[in-house]
Amino acid sequence: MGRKEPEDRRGQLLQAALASLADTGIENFTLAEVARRADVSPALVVHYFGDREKLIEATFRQLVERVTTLPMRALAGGDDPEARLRAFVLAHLNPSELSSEASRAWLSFWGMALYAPALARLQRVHQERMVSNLRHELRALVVADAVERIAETIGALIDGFWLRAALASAW
Amino acid sequence: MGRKEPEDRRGQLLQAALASLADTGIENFTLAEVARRADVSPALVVHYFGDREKLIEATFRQLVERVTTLPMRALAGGDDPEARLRAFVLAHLNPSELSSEASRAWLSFWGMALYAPALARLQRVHQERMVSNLRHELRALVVADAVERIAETIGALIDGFWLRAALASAW
DNA sequence: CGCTATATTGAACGGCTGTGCAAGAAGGTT
DNA sequence: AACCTTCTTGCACAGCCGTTCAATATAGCG
Repeated sequence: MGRKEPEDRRGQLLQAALASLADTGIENFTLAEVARRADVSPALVVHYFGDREKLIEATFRQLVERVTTLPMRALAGGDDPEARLRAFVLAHLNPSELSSEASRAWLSFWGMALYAPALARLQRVHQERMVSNLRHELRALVVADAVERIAETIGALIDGFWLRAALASAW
Repeated sequence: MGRKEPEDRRGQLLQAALASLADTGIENFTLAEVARRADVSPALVVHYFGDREKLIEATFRQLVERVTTLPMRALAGGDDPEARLRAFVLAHLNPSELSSEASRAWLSFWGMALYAPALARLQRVHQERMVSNLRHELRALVVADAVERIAETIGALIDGFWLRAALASAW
């Protein structure tokens, strides 16, 4: 026993965790399963994450980051507000993300956020940031009164399509 | 032991199951918990439903029925297509349903549908029926080419708001 | 009243889970 | 070489889970 190479164990455990979540669901998300996927003993997972709950939290934190990357990049370029808005929305609907592990794992995320305060906070921040970005772009495009409602509607619409894309992979 | 009164045991078990699902989530959905809520032994739950999986299935079937009732009623009355469409959409967004057990349990439904074929079928039928109803009303309101896209968009929008309403109860 | 079908339970089971602990292996540092 | 820290494991354990089974009580029917 002992260490081998300086691999990024934490990172590859998170990757295994996300994969496990995406293709067996939260109900079969166990330390043993994650460990098996990473070809490692369950005790090691505890060593790195403390306990199951913290592993789940870390997994979802990673998931949020991964999903956020593209839309944020879309928001950076260009000086046309409408183009930026379009790019932002489309980045959320990017098929390669929509059909990936991410969208399927995300369903579990939603399902757990109701019962784990830490996940609820994570989810709320993510959603709030998205709507806030929408608001910002919309201010240059529509009358002030409409900004809030439109931002929230677009937000809901994005989540709705995201949801349906994830569900469609079950058919 | 033995029977007491001719209560609708199956019905009250389903009610307990839905309540348990809504306020502890799928992860803590156990036969023991459902039995406890109905003040009954776990073995009795098995007696009525066979096994945990079938109980879950029956619970979600009941949930779908419950959620479907109002929108269907809205579709029945009136002869103005636009009014019917509005009523249909609003029925889905009915606050008393949106903030109920139903919406919270529904998150678990979505989360499990990916991994349980029976639930996937249930979900698909439900969604297909909703979009189909939307299409039907839209045919009288917009040009034919637009029907499909609008129906699917409204569908996604409804699910999006439904989702956000459920999540909001965690804040 | 006896018979049968249904309702209901307690007890027992094997299985899997998350976690704790002690110990060993290996790299880094002095 | 000695030491410390980190990585990694096997093992053990208590706890809960879903499910089975035999036993008992009740209701309805003949």
